[in-house]
Amino acid sequence: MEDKKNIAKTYDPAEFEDRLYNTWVEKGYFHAEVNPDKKPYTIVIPPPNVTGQLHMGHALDETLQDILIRYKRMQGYEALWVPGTDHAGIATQIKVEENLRVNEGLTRYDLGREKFLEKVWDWKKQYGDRIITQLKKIGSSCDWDRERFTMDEGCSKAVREVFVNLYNKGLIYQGSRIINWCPHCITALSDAEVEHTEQAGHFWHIKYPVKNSDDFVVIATTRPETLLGDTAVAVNPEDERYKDIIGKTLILPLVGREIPVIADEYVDKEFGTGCVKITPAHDPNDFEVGKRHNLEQIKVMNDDATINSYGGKYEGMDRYEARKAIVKDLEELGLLVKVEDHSHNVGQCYRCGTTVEPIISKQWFVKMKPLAGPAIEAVKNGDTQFVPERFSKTYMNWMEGVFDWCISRQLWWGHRIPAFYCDECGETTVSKEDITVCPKCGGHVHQDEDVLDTWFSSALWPFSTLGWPDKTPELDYFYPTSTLVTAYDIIFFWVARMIFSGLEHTGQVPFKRVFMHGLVRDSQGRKMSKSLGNGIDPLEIIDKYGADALRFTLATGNAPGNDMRFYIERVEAGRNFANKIWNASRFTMMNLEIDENKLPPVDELRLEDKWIISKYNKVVKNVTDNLDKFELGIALANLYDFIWESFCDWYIELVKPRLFDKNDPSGKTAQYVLTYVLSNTMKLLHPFMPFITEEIWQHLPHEGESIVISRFPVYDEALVFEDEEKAMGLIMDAISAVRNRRAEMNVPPSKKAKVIIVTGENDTFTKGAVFFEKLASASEVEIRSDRSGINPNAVNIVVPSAEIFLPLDELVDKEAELKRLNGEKKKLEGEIKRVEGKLSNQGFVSKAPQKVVDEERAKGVKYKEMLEKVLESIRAMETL
RNA sequence: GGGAGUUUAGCUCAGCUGGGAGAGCGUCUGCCUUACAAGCAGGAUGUCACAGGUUCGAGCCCUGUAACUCCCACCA
Repeated sequence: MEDKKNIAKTYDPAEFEDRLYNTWVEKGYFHAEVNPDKKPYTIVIPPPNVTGQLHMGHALDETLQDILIRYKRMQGYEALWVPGTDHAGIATQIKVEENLRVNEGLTRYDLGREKFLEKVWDWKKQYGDRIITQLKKIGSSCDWDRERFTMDEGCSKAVREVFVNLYNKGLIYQGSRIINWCPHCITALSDAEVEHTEQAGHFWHIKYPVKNSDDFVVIATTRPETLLGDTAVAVNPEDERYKDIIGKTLILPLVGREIPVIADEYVDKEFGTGCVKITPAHDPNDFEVGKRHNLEQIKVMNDDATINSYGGKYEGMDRYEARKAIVKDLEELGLLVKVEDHSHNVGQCYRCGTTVEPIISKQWFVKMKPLAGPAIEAVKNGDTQFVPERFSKTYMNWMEGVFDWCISRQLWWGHRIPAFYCDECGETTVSKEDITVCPKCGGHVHQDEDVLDTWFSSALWPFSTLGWPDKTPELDYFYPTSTLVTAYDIIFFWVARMIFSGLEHTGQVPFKRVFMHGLVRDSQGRKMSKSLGNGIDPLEIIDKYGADALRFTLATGNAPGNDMRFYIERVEAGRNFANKIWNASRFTMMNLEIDENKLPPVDELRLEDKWIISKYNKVVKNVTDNLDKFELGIALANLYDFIWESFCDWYIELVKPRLFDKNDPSGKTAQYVLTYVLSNTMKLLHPFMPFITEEIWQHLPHEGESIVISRFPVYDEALVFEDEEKAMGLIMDAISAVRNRRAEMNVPPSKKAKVIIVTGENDTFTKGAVFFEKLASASEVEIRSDRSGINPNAVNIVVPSAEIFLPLDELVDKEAELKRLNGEKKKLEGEIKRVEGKLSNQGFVSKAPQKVVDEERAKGVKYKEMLEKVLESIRAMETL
């Protein structure tokens, strides 16, 4: 927009988006620091996976947080996007690890730890910069200091601090339990990392012979290969069928081990055969049963789910091969009674999809009950609020039923567990500092090979990134943070864990609000994913339509917390909106002779000026209120309507005659009003569409160096003009009605006609007369207070407060006109009947609010007036 | 098995604490009106899933039903 005379006719974001972003960064507008003169506003969002590819979900995160940040900054807050980048490999680790494995065929066992990490660091370096560049394209205003925290420095310190503190309080323990084991990734998984899917399987019914007898019991199982690890068969103590057999000894088929029949409440009499084989080392329920009955735990599988030496002849086989072989052998022995089809839930690794094997294993756990209590309380009493509120139920549900959290992972990418084992005395030492000798016996120690669950360090994100455990000024100022912006699918992994960690380690909630959004789906409602190949690259969208258009799409058209389908048509709508703004601005600038932005004195303002200013002012209120409620979509829709309808379709058109008439001094007033309303509207829109608003604002008369650091408009009671709004409403209705009639009669705009307005609102319509010429194709406008002498054959239009005649005699078909008038009559009569019905209802009149009743009465009066006019026209026409 | 969500125009979705059903896209008609055809003006299209209930009044609140979605859960 360098030259006002030569502004591009079409909006082209490529022209200015990069340039503006670079300027903002250079000027340091995004920088946030401890500033006692201002109030902090801090936002936490999930960092993008450092996989080099920005996906639509993150574009959504980023857009929403950026809208809030920009808004708050314009309100004078010191607004911070929680710094740090690396997330300590946190969410990213998964992708990194997966990628290396898939692309380069690496596993934990192929490379040593050092080599492995080297690879990862290379990889991260390569993609780290790229992701930042990509974020800029969204228009992100975060001051992203990616060097600030890395896995080996700040974050590690916090992680160790937390681990040791929890350990010392007895909230972290090491124990053997059944955990979810991924035989492909060769690591333990937390409950949250397991996805359950319904799968068709079989139910094998197998005979277990009773020792020294011809008797047998039949058990039913879905996993016959675990038979190798059975150490008992259980029945329900109440089950009459099996009363006699309790305490007897069975011979485990194929293995020959003697196992007892035990009684346990856990067994459901109705399910299967009522006899359950108990495999304490390979099933969580069986594990518990085993503990109650002191059963031996026999682990029959290796880490990669092949059968180990306890499996006898099946040793070395994969679990599914072993299953086949075992079933076959049982069949040959006549011990297989039957096979039923059975569908059941199978747990799968959410990373690689491999069926998870429950395995007994020694792992580190966090004791959850003591941590969950305060975390539940914090949400109950509102210290942390979910937006929308319903997500607090999801949170509560999980928190109240939470099990201990398995935090050790047998990966090499992550924070290594700070536990050291003595090679001499076996003592376990947990330490913030690395140690080399055992504090107890002085023997040599080695550190635990395992690393922590990524979410263990993610849980510390809101405060570890601010310098905790040190008492930094940043921590003091920015913590607790204001708002977390994230998708609902991450409540358990991340949100819940940040809340209890924050409370435990800092004594405060990590954030006051959790603003949850939904998932971005493709146009068919499917989750976008790499494997489906239905992902849409935000960068391609930006290249084609601009960042503002994409942001518009992501911020509008859906309610908070609901999923959104991504349609390219919606991006086009956003782009069209930008183009509309562009051209409205172009029009304004082409007609601008002023070089300051100020509101003219009220007494110089015309009717339409007051109308648009009043409308604008109400938009300020609406946008502010809705942004404060996190109703970003409503705020933006309101701006959209105001800009497109009120400002472009009406105000600009209304003001054209004044602007174009060089002899009309009020043209200047219009220029001021155009400038004032447009530039302030750009401020309102800036959080949503930062680039186009800055570009336009810069080229309008303005104060200050950038819209980014300008003040957000404030609602001003003095700028509400109710009377003018009403008056303009009447005029606009009348104009619309004339257009409507003309369209119905197929009168082209080029055919002008005289407009005669009969009204009691003489003053209003006199002011509005000029508008009819331009907007209602009027050749001239006559305003009068009675209809005497008007050709009864003229086209007649009845609107509230006025009756309008168009002397288009030659175009009028008397029959059709009468028909239309009678239709009009019928409609009005219907309305009157409805209103009177309501008003004659005692219940309504006495119980409804006075305001509603009054409104109904006013409507009744209005409709009756209009009916009178219509009747009069009908009479006039009939007497022709 | 538990919990949550959805059901509104042809499509995708809004509809805030109950007071005459909305948007975008699509569609139809007419317009290149000197900011914009990525546009302007006008039109059509809804038993607000179903059945009860509360209320003067229900898309909205209550109860139940149906269909679809998602999350959680250790029934072998």
